[in-house]
Amino acid sequence: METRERILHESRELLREKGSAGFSMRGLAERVGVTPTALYRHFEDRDALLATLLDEGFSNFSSYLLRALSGKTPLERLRRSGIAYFDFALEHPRDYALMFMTPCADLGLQTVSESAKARMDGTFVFLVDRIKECIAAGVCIAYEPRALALHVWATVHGLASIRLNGQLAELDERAFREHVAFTLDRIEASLAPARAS
Amino acid sequence: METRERILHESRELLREKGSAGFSMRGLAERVGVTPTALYRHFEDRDALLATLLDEGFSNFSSYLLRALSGKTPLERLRRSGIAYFDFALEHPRDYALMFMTPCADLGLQTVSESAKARMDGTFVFLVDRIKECIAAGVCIAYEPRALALHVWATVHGLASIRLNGQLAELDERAFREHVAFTLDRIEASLAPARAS
DNA sequence: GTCTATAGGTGGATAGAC
DNA sequence: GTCTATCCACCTATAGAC
Repeated sequence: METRERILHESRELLREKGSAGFSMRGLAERVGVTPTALYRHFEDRDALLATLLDEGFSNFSSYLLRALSGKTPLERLRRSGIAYFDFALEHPRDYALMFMTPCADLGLQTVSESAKARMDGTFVFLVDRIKECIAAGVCIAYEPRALALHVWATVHGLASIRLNGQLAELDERAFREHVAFTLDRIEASLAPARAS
Repeated sequence: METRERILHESRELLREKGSAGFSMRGLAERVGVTPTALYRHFEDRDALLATLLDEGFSNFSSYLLRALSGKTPLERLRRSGIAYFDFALEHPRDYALMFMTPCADLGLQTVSESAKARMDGTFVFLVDRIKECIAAGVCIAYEPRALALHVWATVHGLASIRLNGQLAELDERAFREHVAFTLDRIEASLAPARAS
């Protein structure tokens, strides 16, 4: 693996282990096995390194979401989006935390890359589109798509954050994924049009 | 106000403004208007100060939740719990972030006070009780109360975190509270027993 | 591209005077 | 209880040799 790749890889590990407060160029250099100076040949400064991490995270996240489009019906595509969301959060917990759970101030970051912001919006638009499809197909209440998308996002993000904060340590991965399925069931129930009575 | 109170007050402000990375004893002392040394007369060290902050936060949070018990029916008590949750999150955003959104590692904390952990569990038990009531009254599907409570908590926590991370800045407080009401509606719909068809 | 050496800064915490 | 003075650890970042 190239040094630049190793730096990014170890950055993720370091962030997970020590948290944002414990992330330092010196500590990183030690893990990578070079002197701190060497890092500055690959990244302009600390902010640039973290920005790259964020950027790659969103890029990767997008590819997870796109998988959901192979679903055959709008409702299935919405559900697969939810599953893709948790796939990403569980397989890349450090990136997820960095992208969605860490205020910039906590990273000591002054500015966030514009492209990261744009990708964040893109993610939300993707979800809004899934909701619009469902409304058009009559499998979801006809409420403002953005409000519904926010509700869905909040629900999956809430569960993912609780998990990644270590507050559900008593559940093994299988049990957690079962709860994810339950959550997605509940989300669908919350969106379902009133049934004929 | 006594110095000790002022220290705690300014700690919250400092955490909100600068994030956990920007929280330092020196910066705090400057805000309070004393020298850093003086802080150590009131708190053994940085960890003890943050632990006190956490502890008071949970204590205050409990008092918010208890208001919900004035509801007349199980469903109303559940809904009022949700409202109380957001009341606390919006009125004490720095405490909320500290209690529910910040991994200990990000604070540079080695250990979390046991009483904070216990209060966290207590909070969850409160919610489980609200759910159990609803199940007993037949207004909620008869599923595992803990799983249902986790779902409800994840949903409100998700929305609160997104809000406090500044990602819904385009909504003013009134608009946000409207969305809260919408979210609570959706939660109730997701818990409702299948209606007779 | 990586090193040694170093500048310049911030942080937690304590000793001892008042 | 609060101050001045201070110690020591750790941080980001750069200059210049190899």
